[in-house]
Amino acid sequence: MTAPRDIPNNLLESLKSLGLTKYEALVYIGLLRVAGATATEVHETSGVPRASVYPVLDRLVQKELVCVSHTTPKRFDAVPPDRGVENLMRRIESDAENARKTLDAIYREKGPEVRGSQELIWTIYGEENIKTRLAEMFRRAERSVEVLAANDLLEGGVLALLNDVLGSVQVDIVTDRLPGERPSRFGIHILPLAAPCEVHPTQGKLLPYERSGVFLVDDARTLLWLGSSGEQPSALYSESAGFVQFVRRHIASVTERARAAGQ
Amino acid sequence: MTAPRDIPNNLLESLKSLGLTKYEALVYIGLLRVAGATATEVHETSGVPRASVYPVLDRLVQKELVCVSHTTPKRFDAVPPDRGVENLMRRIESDAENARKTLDAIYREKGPEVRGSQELIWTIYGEENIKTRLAEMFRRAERSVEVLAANDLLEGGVLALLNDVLGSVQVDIVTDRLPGERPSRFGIHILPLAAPCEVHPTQGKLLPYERSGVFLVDDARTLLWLGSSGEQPSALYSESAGFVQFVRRHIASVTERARAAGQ
DNA sequence: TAAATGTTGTTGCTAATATAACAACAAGGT
DNA sequence: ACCTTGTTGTTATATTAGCAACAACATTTA
Repeated sequence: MTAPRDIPNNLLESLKSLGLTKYEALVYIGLLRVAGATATEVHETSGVPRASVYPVLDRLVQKELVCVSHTTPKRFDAVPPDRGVENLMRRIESDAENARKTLDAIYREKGPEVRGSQELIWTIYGEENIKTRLAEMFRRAERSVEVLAANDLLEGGVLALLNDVLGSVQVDIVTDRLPGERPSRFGIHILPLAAPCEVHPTQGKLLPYERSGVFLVDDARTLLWLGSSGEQPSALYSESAGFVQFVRRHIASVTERARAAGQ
Repeated sequence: MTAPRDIPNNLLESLKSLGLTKYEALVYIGLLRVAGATATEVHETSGVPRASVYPVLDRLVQKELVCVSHTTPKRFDAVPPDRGVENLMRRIESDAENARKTLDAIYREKGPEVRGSQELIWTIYGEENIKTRLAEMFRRAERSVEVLAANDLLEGGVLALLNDVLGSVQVDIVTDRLPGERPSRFGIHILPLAAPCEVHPTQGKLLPYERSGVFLVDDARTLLWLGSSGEQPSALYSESAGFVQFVRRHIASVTERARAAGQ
């Protein structure tokens, strides 16, 4: 092909992920500029080989991105971008719905209790995925929930998830500060979480507890929220006895030191 | 590959249009069934060659569809389908937003008056696209709007579009019946539109005006809504003098005959 | 202990498919 | 006779699919 000229590369990528090929994208973009072009004109403004332009235009008409005139030679015009993108998304969303349904049927075939479990440590990527797992942990809590988390994490939606915890479950939250109302049924402990780096006192820096948190349910299941500022957060989840033991010690030690330093 | 077994074919297609390859889809589906599988187990349940399973799993982790355990050997688990599909859609929607923005900038570069025009007859596919065009016609009407349409079309959203017509514009609607309130500013004419097929009286059948309509704005721009029941509707749009002339005669003749038959 | 076996994770190569690009030509209009 | 449109093939190129071989490590067996 000649030169795709001044077309931002990510635009082509975006259109590809909406189901267009490179040619389809180029032709559509070209048609946005000229309006009512013949196939040859489309070929000229898009840089797509003339012979390839015909099948591409057919597909674009099929996808409801361009309309055709009833003349000879045929003339083509692009559907306005917002409408065009919407037309593409409609198909994709129907596919998504179909996939969701079918996958869910497969997912439910196996009993819901077979999942997760075992003596493993899982890593979960993505904030939404972590919250999903947390929500499930809270929902299935039977005796106790312990939370050790920076305020920003709680405010960022985690606190809301705790509403699903059964009333009969003992909930303890350790955090650095907590504006807004405090749900009375929770045991709240405000403590300075940022701890001086004692073991390796590089520059006397503080190790802040930002975007991080530790969650322990029924002394049996635990989740470590590992957030590095700016980046995509990840988390460790485990039901392993050893790992749970480690987390219990961590919560105890942080709480104790924080309490000592705070008083 | 061995046998993709009992996987509905459209599921693979749907997942592909969400940005997965065949292998990625198969592995994800396989993981929904087993939970906490090793790479080899994934290979067995998905039918994907063992050597290919590793890069595929990497990509799925990247796409937030599976999570990994910190053991040797590594174990993998699928995120629940609704969450997984949502994760995929998030990326696509951000691409759609990006594309929409960038395309719109390109679209607006050329003056809005260069569009359409000329002595052409355009065919528009898809109900939404037709409505968009209709809306624009109504919005830009300066003197008159004439509508000849079956009731089902008006009720299906077309009537709502007429609210955008300027108050100074004369609006005449001819239709077979019109339940609900009638906007007083419009001239409404209720006439039996279904006409006997006189020219070719095959079996004395009626030619109903279903899902069809004729729209004429300022005696200069016209749109023919061609709806065949069940199928995707299409439309002809034109500013050609000859075509407009034809449509004016059509409206006049249908109205007159209907009026005669009705009285 | 040492060899045999087996599994995991990697690398590199080949085959199949979809997309991109080109050449050639029939039909029709000027 | 010339040019343009629209169509049909055929050839590249890129992506995806599939395979074979191997090093690292663990497990078994002699």
